[in-house]
Amino acid sequence: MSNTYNAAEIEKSWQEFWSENQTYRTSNPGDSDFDPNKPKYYILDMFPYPSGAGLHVGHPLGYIGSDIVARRKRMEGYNVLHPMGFDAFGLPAEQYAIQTGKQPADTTHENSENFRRQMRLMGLSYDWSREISTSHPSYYKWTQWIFTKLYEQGLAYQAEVPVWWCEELKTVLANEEVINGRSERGDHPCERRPLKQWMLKITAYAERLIQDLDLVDWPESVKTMQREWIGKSEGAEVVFGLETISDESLKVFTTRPDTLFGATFMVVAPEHPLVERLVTSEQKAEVAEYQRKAAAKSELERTDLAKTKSGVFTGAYAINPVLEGEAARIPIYIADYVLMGYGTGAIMAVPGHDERDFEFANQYDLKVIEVVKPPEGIKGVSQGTCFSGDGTAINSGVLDGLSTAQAKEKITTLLSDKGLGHAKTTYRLRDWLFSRQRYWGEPFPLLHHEDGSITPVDAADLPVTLPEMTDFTPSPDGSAPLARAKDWLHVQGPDGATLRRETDTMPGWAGSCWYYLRFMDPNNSDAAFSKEAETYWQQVDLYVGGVEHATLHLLYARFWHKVLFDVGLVSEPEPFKKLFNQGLLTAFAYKDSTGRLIPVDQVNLDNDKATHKDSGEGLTQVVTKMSKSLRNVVNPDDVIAENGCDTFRLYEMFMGPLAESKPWNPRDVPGCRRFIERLWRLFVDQDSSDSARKHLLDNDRGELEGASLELERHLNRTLKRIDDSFKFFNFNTAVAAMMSFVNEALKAPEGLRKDQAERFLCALAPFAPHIAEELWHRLGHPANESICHARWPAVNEEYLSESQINWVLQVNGKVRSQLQLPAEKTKEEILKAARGDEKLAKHLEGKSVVKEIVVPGRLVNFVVKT
RNA sequence: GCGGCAGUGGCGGAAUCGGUAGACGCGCCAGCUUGAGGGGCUGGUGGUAGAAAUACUGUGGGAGUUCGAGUCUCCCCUGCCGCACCA
Repeated sequence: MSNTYNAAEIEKSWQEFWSENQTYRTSNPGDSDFDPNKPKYYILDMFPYPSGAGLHVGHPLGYIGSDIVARRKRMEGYNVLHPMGFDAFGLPAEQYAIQTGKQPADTTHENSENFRRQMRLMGLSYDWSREISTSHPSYYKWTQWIFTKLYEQGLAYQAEVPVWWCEELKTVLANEEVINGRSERGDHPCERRPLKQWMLKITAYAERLIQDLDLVDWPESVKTMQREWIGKSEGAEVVFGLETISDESLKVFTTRPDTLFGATFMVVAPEHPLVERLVTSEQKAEVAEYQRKAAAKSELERTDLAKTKSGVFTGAYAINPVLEGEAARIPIYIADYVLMGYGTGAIMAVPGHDERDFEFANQYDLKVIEVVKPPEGIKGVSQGTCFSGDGTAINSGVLDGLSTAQAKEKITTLLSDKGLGHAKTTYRLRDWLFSRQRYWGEPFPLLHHEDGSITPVDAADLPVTLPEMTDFTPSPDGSAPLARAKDWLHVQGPDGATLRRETDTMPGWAGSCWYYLRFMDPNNSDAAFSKEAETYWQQVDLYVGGVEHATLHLLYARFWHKVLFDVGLVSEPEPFKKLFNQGLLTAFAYKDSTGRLIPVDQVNLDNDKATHKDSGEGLTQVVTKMSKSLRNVVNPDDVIAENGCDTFRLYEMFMGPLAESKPWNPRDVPGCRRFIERLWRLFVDQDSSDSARKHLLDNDRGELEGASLELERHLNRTLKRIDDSFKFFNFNTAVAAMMSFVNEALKAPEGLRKDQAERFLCALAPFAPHIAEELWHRLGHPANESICHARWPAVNEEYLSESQINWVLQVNGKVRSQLQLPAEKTKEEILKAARGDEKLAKHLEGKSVVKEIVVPGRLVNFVVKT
């Protein structure tokens, strides 16, 4: 047995040990080693897309954090489900394959292999027997099966709607995948095109997707993002008559029906179907021109030009249902600030109380009527400004004098009674565009009949396997590549008729909508997951991942889960009980005086001053995202090769709270390495051949006293701080506490007892599992026993307090002196001792003490007057 | 523009309830170790003044509450994230 610390050797041997002994295997109900008395804990990382670049140092931040929790839970006696897999279908995987000239199935396989290798190197305690890949037929068979459930529920439909099209990617994209008119992946421009596509009716779940956020323990920021994305508005639909068309009316949605008396004009979206009938012959040319321009504008232009409103009069008039005579006759405009996709695509414009309408009215010199009087001290229409807040109704007939809330209610009732409107709730959420004209995705399990009807593929015939294609690139015209797979395309129906397969594929998000359920029973070939497994695991207790999925994956998965809940396949209404977002890992970069960023390999960092290697110019340090061009991307493989995995894990946690974004600093890593080495020296004498220091091998050493007693106190405080760090995932404080303990123990090494050493190792084990396991065995634990299943050390409250308390003596809140006294002194004794303190006396001289404040266990403050 | 989060040494960051600001680590400085260049150990290290004791000052800025504020309240500044004509 070598007695020098060799990270590579130790880590390799224990990783092999864990693998051979299946230390992290989780048993399911029905397994021979299943223990029904253990509570369950399901802790899941957002599984990665296996990119060609491999993991960088940012991925493991969350993985290590969740691994620490999983390891602790295991030691606390939970049956812990902690699986990992790969989100392998989708656009990036396909693009990578095209770039490398390979098959996506092959690149995905290679990349997953690399990811798995890297994750093993990090000592992550996954149960690899449960690994899944969304692009494997044994998995997507069930993705297709779940799709047929959605289809049967009427939640999947085909429609020709204006959808986002990305010319660069040659595909359609979902609303959630387009940010400010550009693709979320690759940042390419996108445009609206009317195309026939498969849609999922996520809007049917809008209300529950909002309501059930109350059931989960998620960051408030993510809940807010989802609520805003779903965008619930309560108001009323109001029906306006038309002057020239008697068989039609103009329906609008408004959140402010109380301002109906102030509606002085109407605006409809340029695409509104009624425009054609409304427009008068005089206005026809101008309207057509505006419509053409609006259609040609990209979404980006349309929103960019938000500052100035534009529009055109249709020549037509609507009738305000609550006004009389000429006042009721209000002009109808078309303008692109009204969107066809929201509400009814038409609005009643109340310029006095809506900023946008106010702007439009000013632009085109339209009438403004004040119908809401603002509260005292706030400017309103009479002061020449628009007031959109709540106030008191005026100039509104029967509503006059009512508060905004009362007026809303009254007018809605009145309109309902007359059949001119009703209360209505509108959502911004659109149905989910679910089809892609791409190769690398789940084929839809649907068959088209000659008569145009569609039937889902029989469950028995699933999966519909993705055909192998040598050329799988997207078609230039946007049609599906699968349409070119001639041998695959057609199947014989039972009646001999030829059926055509659906050639669209599902988007990359499909597989991740239910993978957490598959992990519960990953090798089941008869079902997506067994009832028994699902009943046991229920839902994910802790879900760890990046915040970037707030309105994508997390919304989609909740939707699917609710559908499965409704058909009785799952027992919880929500999939993820607690969500935790780890922060982003950034890096240092360096800027010269012109503000240009200098790649780190051109920077000298001597004496803590950054200078340019060539010019010698002084540079300033800034924090940026890791990027290839700045050469500040850190590869975990390198860090582990140089320092070992335990150091790597400790550093990742030591950097700061898990939720926070923080920069990776290569210069800080050795600090954690030194801690590991100090720890090693505390346990192992390099000059001896013993497995561990002699006094640690000897268990029974009598009473706790002297150094041992002091270490016992320090150890319990350390254990307490480690415990506390799990609450907010600020493991940096846990590592700091462990460092502090080791420093202390090294000052009196003979004082450390075996039982103390063991408890410390157990608390360390989730953080630095390899060295903990090694030292555990060096202390004499049998070869087949792992520290991974040792008991998590309890905090003994008795030893939390210090024997001596350092009392701080203040005068008027300023620290003037300190006093060491035993903890058990009474208030009177403390005060007496404090008054007798020489240093303090100097500050009290010639002054009268007005008040004496004693904070138990902390300080004494004398309030004085001169 | 609206909403959310944050601002603490040269750097990453500590600081249950309002109670010693700067734990722990990096860096830096000094000394020791001479297997004398990147190792280890010991000590120091917010700023200003001082040989020192010590004093003053200090958590983005300003006001307030309090015996006492990094922490609570109000206003402002800066940064990051989300939303952005959603009627």
